Amino acid sequence: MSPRTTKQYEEIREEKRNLIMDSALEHFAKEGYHATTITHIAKHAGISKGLMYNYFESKEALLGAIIERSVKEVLNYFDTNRDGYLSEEEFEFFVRRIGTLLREKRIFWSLLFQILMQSEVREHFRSSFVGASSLESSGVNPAPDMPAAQIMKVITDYFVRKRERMGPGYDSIAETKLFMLTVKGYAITRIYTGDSEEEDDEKIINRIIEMFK
Amino acid sequence: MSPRTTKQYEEIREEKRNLIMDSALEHFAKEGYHATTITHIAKHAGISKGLMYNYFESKEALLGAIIERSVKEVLNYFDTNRDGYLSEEEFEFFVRRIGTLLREKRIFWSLLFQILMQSEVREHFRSSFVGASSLESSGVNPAPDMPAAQIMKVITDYFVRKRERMGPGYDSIAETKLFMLTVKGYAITRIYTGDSEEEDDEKIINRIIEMFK
Amino acid sequence: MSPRTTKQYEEIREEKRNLIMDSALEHFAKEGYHATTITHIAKHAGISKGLMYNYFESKEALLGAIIERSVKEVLNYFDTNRDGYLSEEEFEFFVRRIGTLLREKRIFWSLLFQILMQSEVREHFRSSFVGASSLESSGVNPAPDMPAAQIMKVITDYFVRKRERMGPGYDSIAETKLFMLTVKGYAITRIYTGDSEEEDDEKIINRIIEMFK
Amino acid sequence: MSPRTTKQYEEIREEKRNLIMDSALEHFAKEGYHATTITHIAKHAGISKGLMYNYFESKEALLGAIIERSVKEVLNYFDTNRDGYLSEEEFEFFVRRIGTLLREKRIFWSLLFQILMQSEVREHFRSSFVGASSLESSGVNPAPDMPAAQIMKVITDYFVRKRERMGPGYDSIAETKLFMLTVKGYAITRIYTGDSEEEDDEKIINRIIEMFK
DNA sequence: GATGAATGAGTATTCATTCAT
DNA sequence: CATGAATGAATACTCATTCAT
Repeated sequence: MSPRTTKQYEEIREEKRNLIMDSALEHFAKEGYHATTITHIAKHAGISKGLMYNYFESKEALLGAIIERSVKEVLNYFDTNRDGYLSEEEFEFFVRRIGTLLREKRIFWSLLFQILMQSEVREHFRSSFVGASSLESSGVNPAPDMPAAQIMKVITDYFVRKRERMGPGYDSIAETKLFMLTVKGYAITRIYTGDSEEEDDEKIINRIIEMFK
Repeated sequence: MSPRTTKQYEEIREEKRNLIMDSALEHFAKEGYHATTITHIAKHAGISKGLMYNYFESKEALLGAIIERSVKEVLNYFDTNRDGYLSEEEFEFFVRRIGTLLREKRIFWSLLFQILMQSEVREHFRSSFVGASSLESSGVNPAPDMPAAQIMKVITDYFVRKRERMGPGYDSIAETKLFMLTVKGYAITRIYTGDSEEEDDEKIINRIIEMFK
Repeated sequence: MSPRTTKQYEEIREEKRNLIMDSALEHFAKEGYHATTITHIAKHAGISKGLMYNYFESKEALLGAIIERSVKEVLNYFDTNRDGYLSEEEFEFFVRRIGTLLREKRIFWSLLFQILMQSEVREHFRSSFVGASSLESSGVNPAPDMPAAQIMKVITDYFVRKRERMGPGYDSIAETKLFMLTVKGYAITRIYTGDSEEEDDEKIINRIIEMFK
Repeated sequence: MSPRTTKQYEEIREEKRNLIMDSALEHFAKEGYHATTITHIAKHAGISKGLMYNYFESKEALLGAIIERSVKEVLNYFDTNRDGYLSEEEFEFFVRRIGTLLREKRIFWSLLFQILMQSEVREHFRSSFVGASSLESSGVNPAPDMPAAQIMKVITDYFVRKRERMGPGYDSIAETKLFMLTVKGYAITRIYTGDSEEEDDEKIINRIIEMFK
C-alpha cells in the first residue's frame, strides 16, 4: 500500500544497474561494442529496452559506466601497493596478482583491449582511464595523479632501484619497458586463450618473475 | 586508338582493387570494422559506392580480401624460413624481421588485432587465416598444412633443439610460450605506441634476442 | 487527531489538481504540447508521474482540463456583459478588459493559440471550446448556446446598433470582422511581445477604442 | 549504360528536394512539427524514409530548409519595395499584396506561426529568419541588414512621412504599431479561416487601406 | 494517496546493398 | 566501367502509461 522507501528503491536500482552492466560487458566483450545491440543486452538481462535507458543515458554511457566500475575494482586489487614501495618479495606477489586478476576479470580485459584498439574510442576514454597509460604509453613518467600512473610509478621505481643491485650496466628504462611488454603479452595470451590451456601458466609466471625480479 | 587488351584491363582492375583495399584497411584499423561505412571508404578511395560493389561482393568480402592479401604479404616476408630449420643466427634475424614487419605493416596489424578480439569475427575468419593460430593458440602443434602453422613449427623446433644446448632442466614448451607472448607483447606495444617513441626500440629487440637466442 | 473530513480531502485534491495544471500549462505553452513530457510536468509540480495519473486520465485529458479551466476563468471575466447589451461606455470598458486579460493570462493565451493552430487538435477541442469560435470563425452568427458565441453575439449586436448612429453606408458585418481581427492582432502582439515593450500599450488601446467605439 | 551527367543528377536532386519539402510543409503545418513523423512525410512524398536523409540531415534541418526557401520566396514578392520609399499608391499596393501573399502561401504562414509560438524553436530560428522581426518585435528599428528589417523600415518610414501630412498630433510610432497588429490580425484570420468565407475579404482590405493610407 | 520502476509501441536515423542510367 | 539515387531493415532512443508496493 505504502510506497517503497527511498532505500528500497536505491537497492533495486543498484542491483539492476549491475545486472545490466554484467549483461552488457559480456556482449561488448564477445561481439564488440558496435556489433552489440541494446536489444540484445536488454533481452539477455531479462529487462525491457526502455528500462536500460532508465539506468543509463545511452549506449556509450553504459560502456563508460562499465569501464569505470571495472577500473575501480582493479585498482582495489592493487591497493596494497599504493604506498609506493615494492620490495623484491612484493614484486613477485605483484606479478602473481596480475595473473590472478587476468583470470578473474577476463571478460573485462577483453573489452578493454578492444576499446583501446580503436583510436577514436581511445581518445574518448583516455581521461577516465587507468589501464590506458599502462597499455598505451611506454613513457615512463605518466601523470602522477592518476591511479594507473601510480602503479606505473611503483614499477618504474622498482627497476630504478634494481639498478643498484645490478650495477651501472643495467638499463632501468629499457628493462621497465621490457617488463611491461612481457606483461602485456602475457595478458593478451591469457585473455585470448581458452581456460583449458592454463596448464603451463604457473611455469610461465615463474619464468617472468625469475627474469625480472 | 586500339582498344585496351584484356591484360591491360586486368591490371587496371587489380590496381583499383588495391586502392579500395588500402582505403578500407586504413578506416577499418582506425575506426573499427563496424564503425566504418562503405561511403567513407569509397569517398576516401575517390570512387563511387557502386563501383566498390563491382570489385567486392560485400563489406565482409572486402574485409576478407584485405586480410588475405596482407597475410600473403607477411608470409612472403618470412619466406626464407620455409625450409624449416632455424640456426641461432637465423633466429636473431627472424626476431629483427618481426620488428621491421611491425613497423611497416602497422595498420594491418592494428586491424588484425581488432578483429581477432571479437570472438564472432574470429570464428568467421579463422579458416582463411594464418596469424590466427600464432595469436590465439598457445598449443605448440598446429595443423601443419597452414603457412602460419609452419612458422610456429619452425619456432617450436628451434626451442626444442635449444634444449640440447641448455640441458634437461630447460623446458622447451614453456620457453616457446614465453617467447611467443613476449613477441605478442612487443607487437602490441609497437602497434599502439606513437612512432615518436621508438628510441629504445633497438635496445628492446636486443634484449629479447639475448633472452631467447 | 480527527480524520480529515471528506471536504478537506476534496480541497486538497482540488489544490493539487490546480498545481499540476499550472505546471503543465507553463510547459505546454513554452515548449509546445508534444514536446512537453509528463516527467517534466510532474517534476516541476513536485509530484510523481504516477500521481499525475491519479488526477488526470491522460496527457490529453490534462490538456483538456487546462483549457476548460482557463475558459471558465475568462468567461467569468466578461460576466457582466452576459445580459447581452453593450452601451458605448461598456464597449470601451470591454476593450480595455481584453487588454488586461491578455496581460494576466498570457501563458494561457499562448497555449491556446498554439493549439488552435494545429488543425487536428482544433477539431478535437472545438466542442469544449469557447475561444474557438471567436478566433476561428469570422462568421457572425455562431451557435447561441455556447458562452463564447454569446460574447460574439454581444459584439455583433453592438456593431449592428452602431449602424443606426452611422447611417446606411456603414457595413456592420465588415466592421465587426475588422474589429475582431484587430483584437486578434492586438492579442498576438501582446502575447508574443516582451513585457518590457508595453509602453505604448495604452495608446494602442485608446486608438482601437477610438476607431471602433 | 553510361552514368547520368552531373547536371542530370542535380536536377533530380533539386526536384526531389522540393518534393520532400512540399510534403513536409503540408504535414508540419497541419499536424505541427513534433506530431509529424518522417514516415508520414516520406510516404506522402512517395519515397522511402532513407531517401529523405539523403537530402536532409535531419528533421530539424528539413524544417530549416523549408523556412529558408519560403522566406526567400516571400522576400522576392516584395522585391519592388526594396528601394525603400513607399508612396501612398505603393502603400495601397503593398497592403493588397499582403492579402494575395497570405492566400497563396497559406500553408507556409500557418507553419511559421506555429513555430514562432514556441519560444524554444523561436530562439533557434530567429537568426536565419526574416519574418521573425516583423512578427515578433514591435520595436520599430530592427537590425537594418536583414531583409525583413528592411521591410519594417520601409513601413516605419511611411508612417513617419505621413505625420507631415497629418500634423504634429499624429503619433507615427503608435500608428506603425497599430498598422502592424492589424496586418497580423488580418493574417491569422486569413490563415485560419476556410477559403469559403472570403466574401468580405475585399471589403476588409479596403477598410484597412482607408484607415492607414 | 504516492512512488518510481517497468513496459513497449513508436520515432528519428543509419547504412549495406541494389539498380536504372 | 561508373554513378549516386533509392531502398528498407535494423538500431538507438523516447515517453505515455501501468502497476506492484
